[in-house]
Amino acid sequence: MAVRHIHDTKSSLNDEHKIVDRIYSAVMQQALAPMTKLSESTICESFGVGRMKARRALLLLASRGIVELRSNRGAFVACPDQKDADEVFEARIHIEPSLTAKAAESIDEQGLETLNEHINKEKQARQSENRQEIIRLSGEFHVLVATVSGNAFLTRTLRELVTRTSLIVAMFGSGRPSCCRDDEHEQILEAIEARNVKRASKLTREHLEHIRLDLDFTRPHKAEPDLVNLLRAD
Amino acid sequence: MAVRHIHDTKSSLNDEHKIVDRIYSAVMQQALAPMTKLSESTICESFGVGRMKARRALLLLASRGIVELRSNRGAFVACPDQKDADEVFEARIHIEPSLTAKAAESIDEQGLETLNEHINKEKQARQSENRQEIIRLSGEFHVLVATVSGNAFLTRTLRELVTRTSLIVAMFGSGRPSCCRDDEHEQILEAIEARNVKRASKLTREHLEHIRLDLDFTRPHKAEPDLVNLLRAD
DNA sequence: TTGACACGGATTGTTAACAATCGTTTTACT
DNA sequence: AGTAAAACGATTGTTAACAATCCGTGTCAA
Repeated sequence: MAVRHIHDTKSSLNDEHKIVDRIYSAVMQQALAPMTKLSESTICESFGVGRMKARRALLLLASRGIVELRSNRGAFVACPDQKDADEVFEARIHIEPSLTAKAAESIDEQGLETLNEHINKEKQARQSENRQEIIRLSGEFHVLVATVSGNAFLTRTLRELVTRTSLIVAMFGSGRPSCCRDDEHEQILEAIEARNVKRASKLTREHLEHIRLDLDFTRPHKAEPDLVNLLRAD
Repeated sequence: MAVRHIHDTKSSLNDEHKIVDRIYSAVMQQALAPMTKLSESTICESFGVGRMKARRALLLLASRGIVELRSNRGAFVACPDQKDADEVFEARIHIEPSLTAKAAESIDEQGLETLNEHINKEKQARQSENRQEIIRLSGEFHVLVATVSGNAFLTRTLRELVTRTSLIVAMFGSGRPSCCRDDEHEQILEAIEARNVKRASKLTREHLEHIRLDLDFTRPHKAEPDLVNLLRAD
């Protein structure tokens, strides 16, 4: 279970995981907007798989709250409402500060290296104003903190929460440029490097609250789908 | 997304969820031991569904780490190893104390009522020495604390963690009677009722550590594959 | 013009047949 | 007898055809 299927080189499980990962990434970097329809045929053609695997992938995505399956209508990228947003942020504020704290306690040199490299990538992306890359990396930082903790369960959980956060931001983001003032990530990393557990935890909580405060639930939700063919597998 | 399928009275989604829920429950109360094979035909007959739904349910269970799918071999109830156990307990210790703390802060009368009723059920089951019921209720208490918090995401997460804990206990439980000294649940509830956030959180952490300490990773694991094969000598 | 109704195309849901794989048993050979 | 190869049975994986449902369109009548 821990190491799942090392020798499954062409197995169906990996196929489905690839599809799921790809769609996760697309959602995380807001290349797939809420409400976008993901028809079975689209998935089949994009990834060169049969209908069965496409449907299984969509089922997995639905079980993770990334897409919504409607009977006889198909799969759509999920449209979180305010209640969903509250849930996601509450969960993140429950989980992430203590995760960052743990990282500050027990991270090793290699972990620090990984996070530093990531921060550099973020800076680079921000300089070149590559919006999608900025968004993707910004979310991935949080997943990476879980990854370096070495806990696969928490990593998966964070991945789901971060991806759903992307959808929430796509729905309710105020769009103000302040949205991504991500020197906060750098400060968090500094606190981790300084082994300052309290500060790492506190900065993480504040960071999450900043993201939440940038949401605007009063305005009509942006939810209109642009037809997307960005999924083509290679 | 929030309101998911109000009118799906006989939909396939509900069918699969029913199967998944049933197997979750069976695992949680240790009616399904690790390594148990869950063949498609078994599921089909047990639940009166077609092979498709059975396979989809198994896929969902696999994505939650409750069963393991092996290529061309079928689905088996998962056999967590020590690393899995560490992950699960680490995750629980990250999540549950702060959840209980939040409950102590913000639980309402109805929530307290729910928890009190549950504690009574636990007492009753312990008096009548109904082992499966004791185990089931004991795990369910933790899920219930998440439920009364009103956060569906955390509830699902806890449900998964608790179920996997059941598998871990089935694999590595020392079997000593001390295993289920569940006045601890009662104490936690008392702390919640007293709005004693610190104490509720601390008791929860200690409770989880007690469960963990009752594990024994040195002995040969029950349901070890080799053992099983040896047993069928006759 | 507008509304209701019915039809047609497209998409999803289901079933059943087929293919591939694994474990076991049988068989053949030393 | 013992070992190894081959055939069998059972189970899973995949595909394709079929059924059911939904959505848009067109027609007709008020």
